[in-house]
Amino acid sequence: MAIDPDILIDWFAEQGRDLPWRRAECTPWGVLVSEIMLQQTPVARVRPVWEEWLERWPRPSALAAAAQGEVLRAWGKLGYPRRALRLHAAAEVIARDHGDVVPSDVDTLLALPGIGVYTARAVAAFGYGKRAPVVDTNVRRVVARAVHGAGDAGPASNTRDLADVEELLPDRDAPAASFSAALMELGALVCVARGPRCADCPLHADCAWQHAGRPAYTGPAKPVQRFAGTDRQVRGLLLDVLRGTAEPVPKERLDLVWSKAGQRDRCLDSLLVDGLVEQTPDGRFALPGEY
DNA sequence: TACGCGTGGGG
DNA sequence: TCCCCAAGCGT
Repeated sequence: MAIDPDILIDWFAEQGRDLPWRRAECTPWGVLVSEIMLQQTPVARVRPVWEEWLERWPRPSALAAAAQGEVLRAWGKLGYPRRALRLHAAAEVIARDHGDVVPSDVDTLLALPGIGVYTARAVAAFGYGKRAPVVDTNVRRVVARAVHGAGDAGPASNTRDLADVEELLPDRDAPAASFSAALMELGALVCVARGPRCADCPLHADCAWQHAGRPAYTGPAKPVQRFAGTDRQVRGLLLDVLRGTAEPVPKERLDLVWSKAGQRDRCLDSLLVDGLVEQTPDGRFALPGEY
């Protein structure tokens, strides 16, 4: 079953959220920053940080000139701080090799650190108004239901998912970009993972899932992401100490955050390997690029 | 393809 | 409480 672009785009015009990175005056750089921050992180937590970043670093070259440690502090508790480091690295490349202008071409974007299949297409579509299939978790869920009549999307498959959306996408650039934004917004506001609000859905009449009687999802269960007790938690605790101190700290200070010495040391090592932490010549630890 | 990677809010 | 989930990426 297909999706009527006009119905979806009209719904988006009326019901879509007024987010700062969607305003007409937002630059492609602002769009790129938003897309990186929004990877696995909810809009409500991103918005205030995005505002600070765009004020402080309105162009890629401005971010590129900042120290990594400052960037990580400004990232705060958005999570997955490697994203901040990669965005900083991408800004350096954009400033140096692309005249401080975010590329509009999908393949050029894909070559930048931290920019993958989703983000490259999102920047092309939302930053430059181009026609490019944009597939995120929301889009996959909406397509699974409205088009395929399934309760939810199965495991991601780049080739398949992109082909699915390619078929739905309007031909011209501007409507295609609006359609992509609308599809994502529908998944974020109405066709949500738990408790979809079908009564409010503009696609209700033509939804394959509705017509099939809203069958439950039958595919493989999604892997559970545990957190308590994992290295991810310990790394987060270690980084939180370093974000909160102006001066490098001795290892004894870091030892306080987690009782298991083996796991603690493994995590500190991995943070050093990832470039999220640096050791000073006197053996203390700090965020990178400041000492 | 499967896994590791932060953090916090809502049901 | 606990569990699920949130605009993915790199390996």
